[in-house]
Amino acid sequence: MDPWISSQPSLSLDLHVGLPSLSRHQAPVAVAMAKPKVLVEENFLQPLKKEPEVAALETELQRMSEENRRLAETLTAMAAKYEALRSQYTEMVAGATTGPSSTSEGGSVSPSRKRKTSESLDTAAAHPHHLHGGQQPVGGLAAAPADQMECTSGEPCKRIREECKPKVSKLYVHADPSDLSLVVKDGYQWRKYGQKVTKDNPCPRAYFRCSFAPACPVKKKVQRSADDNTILVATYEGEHNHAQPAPAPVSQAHDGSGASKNAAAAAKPPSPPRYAAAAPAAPHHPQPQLHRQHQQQDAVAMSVGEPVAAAASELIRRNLAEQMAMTLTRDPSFKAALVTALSGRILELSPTKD
DNA sequence: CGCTTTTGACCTGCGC
DNA sequence: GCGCAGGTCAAAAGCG
Repeated sequence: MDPWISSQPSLSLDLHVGLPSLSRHQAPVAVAMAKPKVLVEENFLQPLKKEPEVAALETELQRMSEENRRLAETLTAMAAKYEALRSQYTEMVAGATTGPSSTSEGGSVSPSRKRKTSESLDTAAAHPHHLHGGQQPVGGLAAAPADQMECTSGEPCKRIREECKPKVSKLYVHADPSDLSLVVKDGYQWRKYGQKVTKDNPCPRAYFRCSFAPACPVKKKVQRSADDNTILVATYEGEHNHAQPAPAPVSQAHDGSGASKNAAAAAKPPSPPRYAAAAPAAPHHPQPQLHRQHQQQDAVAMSVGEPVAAAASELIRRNLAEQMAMTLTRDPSFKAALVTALSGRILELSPTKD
């Protein structure tokens, strides 16, 4: 086995689809990603031309390259469609926010909720979901401003409420089954405000609110998977209206939630949680490992222009990468995962217009 | 003392 | 209208 392969911490694929919004930092990587097949076709097979398998390999390689090109075209088309949809959505949101806005002063809060009637406006702002399940449009977040419109009539309000629910994403985290705490370390500070045993799952569900910013509308529900109790399912609702808190020292590397015995127990495993899956619809959710891998891969891409002595092993690496890509692209489950990862990546790369 | 978790009660939405 | 289930509140207790 090539020692280079065994020395790699992961095989993270920092994919780029050639969006026009690539930053200067990312541009060299995109170029490097666009070039490999040419490099392999022109250089790698030169010394092997006399081998009998070369012809077969070459045709296979051409087929791969063709498939690669088609996939790239598909991705480009997807990115274009995504941009079009995104601009449409932005226009819709802008149109909704410029319209007449009804706030909590409108008296739309149910009068039957006696606790609510004694609450101040500050509290209402801190719990915007009580206002017809909407999301507070704070800090440039315009995820669901439309649900605050037309709430005087019952039916349209209900429909809008359903369509404009706060952005929901799920995170699956592998957890020690012996660890009974429902703590998912994601870099933010959470305050637990409730726990409930639900009907479909014997494991209790914990409810968290972001405690870093008082008015942050994000909520989190954490529950063990009914099928596999080693998996914690964290459901995030809304988006943070503040930056991620600075990483805590190692001795306090827990959920950021206070100094309770549960939090202390949650801090026990020093290794970061294994993110089994993450919905791409939550760009504000931290992925520190991912970012580190991107930086590493960028560094690798920058060091491509090495002396000739490294060129041979470089070509072997590229060939291996091509073979891996070919094998992986034949796997339908990988393709599905790739689509998910790419859609998330596209979200990260696309320019933010809000 | 301030902050957090715990936990029973309360509220709301939904299906029948 | 009623009952159920999910979500939230808030007082009490624990912890550093």
